[in-house]
This record gives sequence, C-alpha cells and structure tokens, in this order.
Amino acid sequence: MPTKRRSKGAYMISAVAEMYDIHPQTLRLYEREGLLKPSRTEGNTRLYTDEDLERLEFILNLARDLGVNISGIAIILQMRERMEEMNRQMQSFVDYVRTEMLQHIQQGFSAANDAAMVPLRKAVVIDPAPARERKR
Amino acid sequence: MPTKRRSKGAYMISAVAEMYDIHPQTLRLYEREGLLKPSRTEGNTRLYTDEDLERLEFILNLARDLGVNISGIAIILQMRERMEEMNRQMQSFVDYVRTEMLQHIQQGFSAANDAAMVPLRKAVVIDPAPARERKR
DNA sequence: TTGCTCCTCACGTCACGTGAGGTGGC
DNA sequence: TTGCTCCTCACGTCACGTGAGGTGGC
Repeated sequence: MPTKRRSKGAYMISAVAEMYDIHPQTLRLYEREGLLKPSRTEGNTRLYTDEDLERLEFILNLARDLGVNISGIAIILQMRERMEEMNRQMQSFVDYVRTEMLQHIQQGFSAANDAAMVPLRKAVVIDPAPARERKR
Repeated sequence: MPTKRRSKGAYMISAVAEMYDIHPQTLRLYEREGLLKPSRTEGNTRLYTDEDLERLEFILNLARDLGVNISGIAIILQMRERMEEMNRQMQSFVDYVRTEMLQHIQQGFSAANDAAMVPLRKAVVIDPAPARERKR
C-alpha cells in the first residue's frame, strides 16, 4: 500500500501539493532555491515533515499573499529565526532574573549569593563597561 | 545659486541619484511603493535627509546585492524596526535589573524595596501564569 | 533661458510559476 | 502495468528599472 503519506507527519510531494494547492514543480523550485529542505527516502523521494509544512505555510504566506520573491523570503526566514532566538534569550534572562530575585528575597543576601550575580552579566552581552580590574 | 544640496543633509533627487548611481525614476518608484518618504519643499520638490539616505542604502543593499523585490524590502524594513525595538527593550530591561540589583545589594531588602519588584514583571509581558487571586 | 523638478506612459528584462517530456523505482 | 517519483527545458506573465515626453517653478 504505497500511500502518499508515510509515517506520522511525513508527506510525499503530491500530497503536499494537493494540501496547499501548489504545483509540485514549485515545491521543487523552493527546495532548489534553499527555502525548504525536505528529507529523502532511500529511493530519493522527498518527504515533508510537519515542520517542513509549517515552514512552507510561512513561505506561501509571504509569496502568495504578500508578493515577496524568493530572495526576500530567504532573508525573512533568517530574520525570523534570529528574532525567535532573541525571544528565547530574553525569556531565559527574565526567568533567570525572576528566580534569582526570588531566591534573594527568600534567603537574604550573603557573600555566597552575591557570587551568583556574575552570570547575570554574562548571560547577555550588553555590558558596555570594561571588565573591572581585580586585585589578587 | 540653486544648488542640488539644501541645508545640512537635505538633498534633491538628482544629487541622490548621482551619489548612489541610481535612476531618479527609481527613487520616485521607491517612494510610490512606500519604501522611502522624503519630505518636500513648498514647491513640491523632494528633499532627502541623511536619515532617508541611510534608509536608502539599506534598501539598495537589499535590492541590488540581494535581489529582494519591493514587497520583501517593505517587510524586512518593518522587521528591522521591530528588532531594533526589541533590542531597546532588552537593553532598558537589563539596565533596570542592574540598577535594581545594585540598589538592593547596597541597601538590603525591606518591605518597601520589595514593592519595586512589581514593574519588573510589567516591563516585559512574558509572565504566562494567570494573575493570582488577591484576597482583600 | 537654463537646468532642474514634477508627472504619466511604455518598453525590455528577468524571476516565478507552470507545463511538457522523458526516466525510474515501488 | 499503474501512478507515483525524479529531472531538465521552455514558455507566459508580471514586477522592476529605465527611458521618453510634456509640464512648471526657482
């Protein structure tokens, strides 16, 4: 039973083409241009995962609805990833600060706790001041 | 002496065209498409400020070197502004935390100081937990 | 007047999407 | 065999850039 769908969330090209009303050649074009990178079977047939489809939806939104060309889509995809990375960093920084604050509120400050403040500056590389001289 | 350059950092279209080796019509096209918004003289002549030129350089980099079309450039410009805004927020948050921490380290905690922790959560809208019920 | 500005219209080129045609494996 | 897959080549359409042509103000 060679169906269009393989294991959970892996689709062959014609299935994807039908789902999104897109020409199979266009899907191949997007891959050739580096927008999509579906895996392949041993027989060299493209397999689109759910992750590929999410990316494809993003691409189609840009291409169809917004009229962005392939070069633009490639850059926007990069920027999106950078923004997601920034959000993750921001989130983890906020989480870190929150737990750190809580800890200090609960335990009060001590010399040992103050040392824990150091990674706070390292977590985000923003400190414009030069590293302080440390006497030994 | 009607020169191509007006006051500091205000250029007429032919001056800009020459500086960047770009057709005046292309500059008008970019404006019509919403990428650039130069001001105008009373006589309706376009005036490009240094800020406009910085934006133009960014646009030309995308259009010429990277082959992005106008729709894509418009979106990338938006994303750039959003990223700059994120960076500013991140920066001010880090600054806020740093001074707040310093203050606590120097003064120690007190009930009054704990109240200062509240805006820390409001500064960044990330808290996924629902607002806690508050007994009165 | 000169040299700029404004505008609209039109054309050449190229990218994108799509179709045809021929191949091969499950 | 059937219906898919792979690939390359080619064409139609449209966006972008540029040029022409005619206007008007400093």
